[in-house]
Amino acid sequence: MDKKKIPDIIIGRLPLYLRALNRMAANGSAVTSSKELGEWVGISAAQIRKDISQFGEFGKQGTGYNIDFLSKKIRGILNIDRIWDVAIIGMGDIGHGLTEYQGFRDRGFQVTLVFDNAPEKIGSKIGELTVHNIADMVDIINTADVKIAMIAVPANHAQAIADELTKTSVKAILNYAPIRLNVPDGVHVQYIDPATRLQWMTYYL
Amino acid sequence: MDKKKIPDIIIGRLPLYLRALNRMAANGSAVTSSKELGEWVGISAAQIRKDISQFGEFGKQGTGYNIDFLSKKIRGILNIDRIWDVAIIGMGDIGHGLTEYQGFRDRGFQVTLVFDNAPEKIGSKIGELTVHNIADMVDIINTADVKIAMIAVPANHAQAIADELTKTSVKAILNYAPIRLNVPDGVHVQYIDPATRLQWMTYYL
DNA sequence: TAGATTGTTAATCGATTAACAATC
DNA sequence: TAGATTGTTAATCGATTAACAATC
Repeated sequence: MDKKKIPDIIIGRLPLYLRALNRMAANGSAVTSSKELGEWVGISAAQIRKDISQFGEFGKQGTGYNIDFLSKKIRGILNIDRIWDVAIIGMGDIGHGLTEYQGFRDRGFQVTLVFDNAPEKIGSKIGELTVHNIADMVDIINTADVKIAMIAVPANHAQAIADELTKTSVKAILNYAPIRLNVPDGVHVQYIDPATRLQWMTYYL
Repeated sequence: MDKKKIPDIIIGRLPLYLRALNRMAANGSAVTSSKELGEWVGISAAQIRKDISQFGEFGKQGTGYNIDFLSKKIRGILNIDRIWDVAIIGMGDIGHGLTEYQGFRDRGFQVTLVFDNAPEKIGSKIGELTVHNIADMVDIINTADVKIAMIAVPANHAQAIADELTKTSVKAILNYAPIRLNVPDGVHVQYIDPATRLQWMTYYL
């Protein structure tokens, strides 16, 4: 029982708090309050305080939260007080864009392995990285002991890739294919599907 | 009162149901049940039935749901029984990838306008599309009467772009910049931030 | 008819909000 | 000290699940 069971939905909000705190720090602020932070992320002050208090007493009555301190605490909680290696499978437009994306670096991630199965892509370079053959994926990922992967292959291949990944060190998958993945317990999956998000909004148009 | 107020969270699940239904149809199925659909999307059968029943009685006791029929109904509810034009602002890696992304076409969307502010990009071609100057964005979008935009500019410019967009016909924004946008009532925003999703999962690693 | 599955109601569960004593 | 804001408890709100009559 070294870790109290925290609701998943609270964990999901921590990255948003962190994002806002980083921005406040960049603006030169040193201290914030649950009220201000709530306005930044669009969440009530009460909920901000309740969420944060799950992990300790990081604020001070009367003054609020020290931004650097809280930021450091949240990074520790989320295990991003380090740099995680990431593998990307599928070098189409999405995979290529993710490989070049500069937004990962200062948020705890670096892409170190990229894969495709197209003969004309295998062996080519994307920035510093060489595109590897998906056929060699399991071995290469295991050797590198990479824990995080992003799937950017067509929907009809995504489950097969996920199945392969479960034979590796990968324990967190960010899936860009518009399909739900079945994975064993202990492997975490998050989904990104822009069309789904757009369809959500068209209801209100 | 022509439209009963449906919880937003239910609306957000409809695109997932639709995605699964399309896939089932592609597999040659004609009929499904709340149980089967639930397994496809990872949601309980009871919830599937409850969600769908908000909009009408689309199933039959004993047999379940006709896939084509339900699919058509959901497309109607979500207003994607048509093709929506989409504008993309920012032609960096993300914007470029989204412009080329083939996954929008058969899900109700087509990218028709793209913008950047870099002189070397303005006037260049991406596929069929010419990159327009962000300075001309308000006029061009209004003339085309585009209702949906995706923001793919750096975080520190995203709010300014959103402010400009609120002067246009755009009423739905999909924001790829890692920052919350303030927009007036009646403008809808959804967020996509892969780093945030990854940070969510590292908690469990 | 017998079996299956819906639509819906009531019960349960969990998350959010309001309120306030503690205290910086 | 007076004002501000936390951490936490209790109240409220909303979402999910269980159960089952209706019926295909």
